Amino acid sequence: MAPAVTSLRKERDLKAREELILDHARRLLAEKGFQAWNMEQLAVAVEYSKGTLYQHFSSKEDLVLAVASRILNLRADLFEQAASFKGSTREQGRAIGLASCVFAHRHPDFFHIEMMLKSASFWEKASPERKEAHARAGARCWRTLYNIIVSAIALGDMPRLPWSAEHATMALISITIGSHVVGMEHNLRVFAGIDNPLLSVRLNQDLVCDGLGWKPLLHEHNYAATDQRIVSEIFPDAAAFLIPA
Amino acid sequence: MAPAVTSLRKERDLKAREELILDHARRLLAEKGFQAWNMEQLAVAVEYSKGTLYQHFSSKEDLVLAVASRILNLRADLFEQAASFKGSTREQGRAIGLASCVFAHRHPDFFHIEMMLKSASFWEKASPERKEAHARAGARCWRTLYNIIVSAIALGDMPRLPWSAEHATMALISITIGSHVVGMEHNLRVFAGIDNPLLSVRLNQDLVCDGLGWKPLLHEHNYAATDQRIVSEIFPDAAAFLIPA
Amino acid sequence: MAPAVTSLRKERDLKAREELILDHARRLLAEKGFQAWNMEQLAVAVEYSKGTLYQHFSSKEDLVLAVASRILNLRADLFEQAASFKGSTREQGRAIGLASCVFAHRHPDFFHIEMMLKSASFWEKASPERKEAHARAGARCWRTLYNIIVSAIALGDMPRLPWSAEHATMALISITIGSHVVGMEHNLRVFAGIDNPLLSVRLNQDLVCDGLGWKPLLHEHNYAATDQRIVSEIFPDAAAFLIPA
Amino acid sequence: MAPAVTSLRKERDLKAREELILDHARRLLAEKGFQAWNMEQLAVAVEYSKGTLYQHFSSKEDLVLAVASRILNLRADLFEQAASFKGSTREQGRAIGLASCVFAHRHPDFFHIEMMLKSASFWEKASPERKEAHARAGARCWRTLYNIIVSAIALGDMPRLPWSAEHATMALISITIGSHVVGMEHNLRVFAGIDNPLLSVRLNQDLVCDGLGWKPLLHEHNYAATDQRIVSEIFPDAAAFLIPA
DNA sequence: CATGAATGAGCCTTCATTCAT
DNA sequence: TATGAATGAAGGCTCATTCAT
Repeated sequence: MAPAVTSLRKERDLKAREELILDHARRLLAEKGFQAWNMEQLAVAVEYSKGTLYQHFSSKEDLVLAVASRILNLRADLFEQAASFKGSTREQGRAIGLASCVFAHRHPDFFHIEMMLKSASFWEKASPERKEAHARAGARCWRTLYNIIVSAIALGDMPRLPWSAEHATMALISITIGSHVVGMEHNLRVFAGIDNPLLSVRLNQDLVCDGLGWKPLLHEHNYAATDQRIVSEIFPDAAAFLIPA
Repeated sequence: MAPAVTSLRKERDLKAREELILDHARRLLAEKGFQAWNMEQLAVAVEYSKGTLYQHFSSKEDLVLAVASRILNLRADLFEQAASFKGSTREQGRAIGLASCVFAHRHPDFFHIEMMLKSASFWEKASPERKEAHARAGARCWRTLYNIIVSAIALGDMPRLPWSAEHATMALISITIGSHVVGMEHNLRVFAGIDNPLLSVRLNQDLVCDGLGWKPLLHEHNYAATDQRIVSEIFPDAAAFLIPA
Repeated sequence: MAPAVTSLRKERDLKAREELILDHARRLLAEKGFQAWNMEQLAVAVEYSKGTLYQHFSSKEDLVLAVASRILNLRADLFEQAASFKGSTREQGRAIGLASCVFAHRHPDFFHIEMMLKSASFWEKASPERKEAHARAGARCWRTLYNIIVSAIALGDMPRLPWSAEHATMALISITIGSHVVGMEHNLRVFAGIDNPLLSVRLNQDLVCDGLGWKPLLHEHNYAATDQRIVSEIFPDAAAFLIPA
Repeated sequence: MAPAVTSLRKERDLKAREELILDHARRLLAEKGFQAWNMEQLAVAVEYSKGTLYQHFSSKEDLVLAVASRILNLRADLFEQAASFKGSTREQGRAIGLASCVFAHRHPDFFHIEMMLKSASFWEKASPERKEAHARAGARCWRTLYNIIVSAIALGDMPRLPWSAEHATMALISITIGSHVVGMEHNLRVFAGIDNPLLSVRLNQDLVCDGLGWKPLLHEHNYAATDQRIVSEIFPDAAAFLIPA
């Protein structure tokens, strides 16, 4: 069935072009925010016409939401890879912590884009499909960490706390996001003398895990060795910045 | 000296008007982000002309930065009030945690505005005075918490950690900001079944304080009683949402 | 090659529209100067949108400079046509004198626009290409007259003067421009009883040519007959105002 | 009569302030044209308030016209001083030529301002008194030169020409203005290798005087000596640039 | 009379979006 | 289907002018 083959290729090409557009849009968002670039510039960058852009995305806002969802899915991908790490539940949690660092390193602009999306005006101009896709991508990240914590409690690695597993999940996500956001602070070096924010992120995650009583605690286990394994097995490309000399 | 009196009143009026403008600008920023409102709308809202707005602020970006600085100073005010609480150092830290909740309750839009400021384009159009003022306001918040942690270490309330007092400060600020940002997540109830994000913020802060080994630990002291004292002595107006039934 | 044909037509249409815009802009400049009209009015006049204007010209200043360059090139065209007149060098000089009258008649507003360009602010906002084009157009006019004067000296029609050929060129251009500028004086009729300034221009040019000793002098030759030939051979359309009854 | 004295002083002060305003406005016009400065800047420069400016001039256009008239009167003053020179009529004409150079040197921006005034929009917003004053100032310049030429013809210094004395006046004014305008050309050095345009002005005036047959002709008299006398008797301050080494 | 804060019409320029080719 | 010229609403900012003090 020749036509089917053709249409498959067409679809594949279309998908590839969409990726190309999203890549460049992400770069522009990271560099300039939302308003300091226009569709013309994006069209030139991807070497397609403005009209073609509008065949993929119904508006500039829709496009930005698509960028955000795509990054969020990449984040979920990293989390899921990390969750597959063979080890104790806390080690798996640690793997997700490292995954969040890999992600922050690859997408330092992500939180910026996410905050953009808090503006009501975005959601008014984005297509319903896009909105739903974004919610799904967000849920994937939560679920991956949540499942590990549920296991940890079931296995007795984490004490049955006076609060829910969902809450513990939120605590870890909060320290992670908070650390990354604070790490973006212009004056961080001035305020706190911190040069490598990614290291701080993991330290902070450790504090929360210890606070949750997640066994083995920081001082009960050689997590540096765990980090070595996680990096070599799951994020070999990221060794350079995850394991500083 | 009649003229002096007149000019004093003028100055006071001017200051009051600036506050009025900043208040409305804050509201617009919270509701619509940066681009979905214009100076005309703000002028109508404050019942002054556009030209008058530009006598106070040199550009829209300058105005937004002024809004951010003003809120940041209010945050520092709350932190400093909290730091004056009479009690153990951890209780003082907790007072600052409550202050951050009072602040988040009063200025739920603050983090949104701060993320806006990460765009380079802002800093290009804002006046130098405004930029410096913003840095100063940020420093006030950090310093207040930092001083308490330094005391805690000096008094033996917090163990001499393998990392610096600055780092501990950053950890607490990170969990606080992260919790507030995650608390703004549209789907939080869906993802984690959490209805009152402000309670989670304090729980998360406790986790980090315990992680830091800040005595007395959560289970060693009745912090509910401490909260009662902090609220009644420092934030009596905020009792309703800080001490839920 | 159909596409080539299409693109040729497109290019032609584009060029035609640019001419249209320049024509109307010239009219507005002549009638109102620089500030008493806006791009909206021009857009309405040419029956295109403002956005389209900005696809041709990068700013209002750029547009004005383009108007000036275009007129200056028309002036150079007339000069070059005049220089091709078969006759003595002084007759060729006279032909250029008539050309300047034809030009002044067609573009009475030109000097006004040129003076506008003396303001520094213009050159800051115009594109470099436009600036260079303007300098080139100016050079064409000078060169045409200069070449004739060089010939006149070489042939012995003009004595070797105590000053340079360039200087003689400047003298003739000065009397020409000066006469046209003075001819625009509102009160010329009141001050000097002069009704037809164009006649005065030529008289003044004759004075300078005689002053330069350019043979044959005014009283040595029947220049009225020369004028007849110049007009019929080169500027037949301009007979009406060049050769008054 | 004390009140009279007071009001006299007041009037004098008022006049002085008007001069101050006109001086600064002239400077701004020369430097920036019409639109690139505003009344606020002028007010700051003269150290009076904007409101005070408007007590002297009914609009910005009115002010500009006043500047032009004042300069034109200064020009007429110079011409009248020159006309008082004791010597032949051609020497008096030459004195006026030098006067025009002194003027151009003192007010290099004058022609720019005059061309500005060709725009209809100016005359619509200027007060009638101001318009009339401007016409009177223009007439003074013409009349001064005209009177000399009438004398020249009456005394036989200039042949009874086939055109009127008014016309001869216009020729001299034209070459003068034309030379100054051409002398302002940015590319003059490039086009004609001319570095000192003021010298060219006088050369050009000589060409026209010779063309008019005004005795004694350039080669019949030592005009360099005349220039020395004119400068020392009438424009001693201007020796530096009128008599180059 | 002097001031300068307040006004608001006006303008250049941008840019998301459309649609004829 | 791809293009990119055309559109025109929108918005930031200016500034001449007024008028209450």
